[in-house]
Amino acid sequence: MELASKYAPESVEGKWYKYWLEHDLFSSKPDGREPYTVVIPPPNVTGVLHMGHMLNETIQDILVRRARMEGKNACWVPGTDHASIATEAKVVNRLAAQGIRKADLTREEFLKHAWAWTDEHGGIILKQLQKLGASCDWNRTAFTMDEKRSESVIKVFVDLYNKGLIYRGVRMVNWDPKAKTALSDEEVIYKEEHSKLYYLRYYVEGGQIPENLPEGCVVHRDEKTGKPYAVVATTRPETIMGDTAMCINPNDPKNVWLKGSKVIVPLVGRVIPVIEDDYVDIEFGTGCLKVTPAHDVNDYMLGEKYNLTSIDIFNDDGTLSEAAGLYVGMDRFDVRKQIEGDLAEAGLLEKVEAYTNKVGFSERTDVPIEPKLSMQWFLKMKHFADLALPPVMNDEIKFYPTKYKNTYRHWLENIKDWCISRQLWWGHRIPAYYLPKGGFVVAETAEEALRMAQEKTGDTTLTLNDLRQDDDALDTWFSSWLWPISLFDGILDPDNAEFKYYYPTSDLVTGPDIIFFWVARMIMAGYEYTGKMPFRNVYFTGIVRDKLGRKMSKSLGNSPDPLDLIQQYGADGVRMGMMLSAPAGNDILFDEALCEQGRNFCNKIWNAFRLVKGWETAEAEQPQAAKTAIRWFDAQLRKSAADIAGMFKRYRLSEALMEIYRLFWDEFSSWYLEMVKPAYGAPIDRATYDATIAFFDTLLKLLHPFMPFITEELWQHIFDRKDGESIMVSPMTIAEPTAADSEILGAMENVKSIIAGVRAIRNQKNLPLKESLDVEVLGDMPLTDYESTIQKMANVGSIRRVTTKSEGASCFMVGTIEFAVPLGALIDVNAEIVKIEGELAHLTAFLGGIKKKLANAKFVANAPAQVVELERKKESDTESKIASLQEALAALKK
RNA sequence: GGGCGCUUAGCUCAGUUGGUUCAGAGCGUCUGCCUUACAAGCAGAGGGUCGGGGGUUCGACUCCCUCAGCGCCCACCA
Repeated sequence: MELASKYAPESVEGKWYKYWLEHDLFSSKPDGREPYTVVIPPPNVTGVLHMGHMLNETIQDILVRRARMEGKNACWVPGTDHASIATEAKVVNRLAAQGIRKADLTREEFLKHAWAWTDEHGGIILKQLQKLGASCDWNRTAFTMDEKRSESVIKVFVDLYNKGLIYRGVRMVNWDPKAKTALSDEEVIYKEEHSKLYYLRYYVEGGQIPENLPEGCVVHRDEKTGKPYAVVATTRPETIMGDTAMCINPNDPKNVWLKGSKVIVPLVGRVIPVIEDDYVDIEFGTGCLKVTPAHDVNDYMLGEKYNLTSIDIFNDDGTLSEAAGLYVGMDRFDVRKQIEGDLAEAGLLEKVEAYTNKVGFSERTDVPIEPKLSMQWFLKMKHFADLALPPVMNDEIKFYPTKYKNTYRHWLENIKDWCISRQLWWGHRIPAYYLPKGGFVVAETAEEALRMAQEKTGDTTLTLNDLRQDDDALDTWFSSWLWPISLFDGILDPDNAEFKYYYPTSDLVTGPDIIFFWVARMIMAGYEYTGKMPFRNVYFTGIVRDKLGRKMSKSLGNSPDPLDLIQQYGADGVRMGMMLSAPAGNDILFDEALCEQGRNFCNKIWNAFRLVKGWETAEAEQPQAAKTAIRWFDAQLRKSAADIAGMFKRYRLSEALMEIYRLFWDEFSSWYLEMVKPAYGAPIDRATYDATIAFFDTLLKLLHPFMPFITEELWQHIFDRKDGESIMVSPMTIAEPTAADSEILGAMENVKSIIAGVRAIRNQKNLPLKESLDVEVLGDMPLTDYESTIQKMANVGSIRRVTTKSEGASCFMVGTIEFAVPLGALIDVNAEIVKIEGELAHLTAFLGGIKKKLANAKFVANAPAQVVELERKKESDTESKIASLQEALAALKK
């Protein structure tokens, strides 16, 4: 045999991927078949493949390949995302390394650098996907900032503005001082932080306090001067320069004495009013809250309510502004350190306590968010929530697993407007144009804007130069939410044939972490712009963790490089490793050992192929064992295929793979092939050979979606194939199981048990395989067709039906029938007795339970007849087993 | 603080409307084998009473309550 005993993926994978590409097997065009459409969750254009992608893309590829083989017109559209903040940050860093500051560049210059970076790094990740075997239609590769997608975004913006769903206004937003941009609520990640709670003294102006204070007042007085003061607890002493009020709860007895007075902001010296609002928690701290309307969301609300002035003490980069008056130019966290000392020195710091609180961080730059008042663009979300909630709740769009329906509902029911503007250059520029004398127009093009501006102002002398386009870009997700539509040009040209054919798409595979960012918003855009769902099913994958359950991350260094894994175990091995550990919706604990298992499976398949390919055929009569084996495996294949189809319907992909794994390894290799295998060097009859090859062919097809490369390699070799043929596009047609099938399967289960019984005895007694054994059957089990199978598989000589078994026989039971293997002098009577007594004890207890049940009148009366009948069958079966064993025991003890 | 989910063999997980001899799978473990496709293999074996407690029921891994532990999402307590 010239074939190596190990499968060598490296010499196979590249070859077939090239073949698929050359024969254009991934591409899809509308035709009469049922479409099956998947759009890839576009990875960041400058990203590299990580384990999360691996999982995601493997699942998509499995679904797509399976659909294709089921005869659907499968179309998997790849593409990348411009990832506004992430990419801009990378470009800024790269420029910084070259000594270039973004601030010194014009928008156009910066974008030139950004495109250069994109062209340089863009699409690497798509090449990596090819290594994995992804069967995307590469001709359709798109980018969220390519022409079609960009135009779609702008058109949608204008449309929503015209519908009154987009507005511009000053609001408190999440400010990222590093990226110097606003963020949406979803881009803020709250983390617990060990910080401090500072208690600051706010002296009462005038030093006067009311007379006749009621019970329960807590008045603080200076140790030396006796001047009264209030104590405010804060985690952010650096914001006191922005204080414009102090707030107490009107129902707080401790602080009633402060009502109507004014207090002095420490260090700053500003006099601010004491206001009252029951927002303040009496129990927290001292019950006194400093109010900084410019830098806290709640304080902002108080400020609005009581008409307080707002002092913005921060610059965009998080340093203190001129407005602060103190510490100008210093970073906010440096100020916090320094102000603690300064307050203490001035005798204004009462105490400091350790405190744990939640701080919002920017998802992208990981710096603490600064709540900031600024002018931004917003999308009204109530309308979209109303659109997107029902179809998911009533399962028009199905979520797998369903638990995410709850998460989804909760978010939509509490939705807030979406801040869609970003102070970034890399992205889709907001198509709003400001007029020289105030006001603005929103239009798809500058020319259109000019026309509108002239109309609006009545000034026909206005030129393009008089208009100033908004500097901001749109949130990345404002383009991603159109992805399933814009990929088929459904925004710009909603009547085009492709869009009508491929949309709505079939399955979306993505992580639950972007359910709000992306999934929900795509559903919104889908209904708004097409009146239809964007996809029928959403399969949420888990998060990839290491085997200790830790999230994979660069900093922990626990994330293997997918390409290294592929090199080590082969793409098929890695795909299998991923899938074995990936139950839908649960996090997956990735362990390289699973890739090893995948690689081993490849070897198993490979070696089964070597065996079959090594057979010489000859004109010979087909042995009974082979006939039986073929009949049985045929049935087995139909049953497994039906089970697997069911698992696919429910997106139980790892279970489907496991079923194929067992089918191939246990049923096909260990049982079927051993049953039909000719003696060493002997030829095999034609009929058996043909049947075996046909089985192999079907098994490869079942397996192909999971392991595309090895299956193609072997499929091409089991028959002579024509150029251009591929397992990828060969139809998977397996008949439904029949009633006769289950009969055969049942009979074969018994036969397997008999074989296993004989083998177990052989094992216990350490009898060599070469030594043939006899089997005696005590009872009635139809075995005619199976005798030769038993003889072959367990090296059995004669199979005799007897009423009394030989002396010195070891026995076992299959169902209610006893089997005996005469061992003559080799029998160990005591061991045999122990074995039988153990079984008897177990069966007796089992029988006791059944009898108790049947003696229960209520059970017999209430349980369905079927169940009672079954219980009686159990009873009689068990009694018969016990009788046989007792007989056997008596014979041994004689 | 609110919501959701999880807890079944050493590990990772199945167990569909409560009832088939149902307590399962893969991996790992143990025993014996280099048997002429495969030692990255073959044959066989052991292993859990289904997180704790209570309840409903003729019958509970499955339904209800409760406690404990874990995880996730959401939330403006400084």
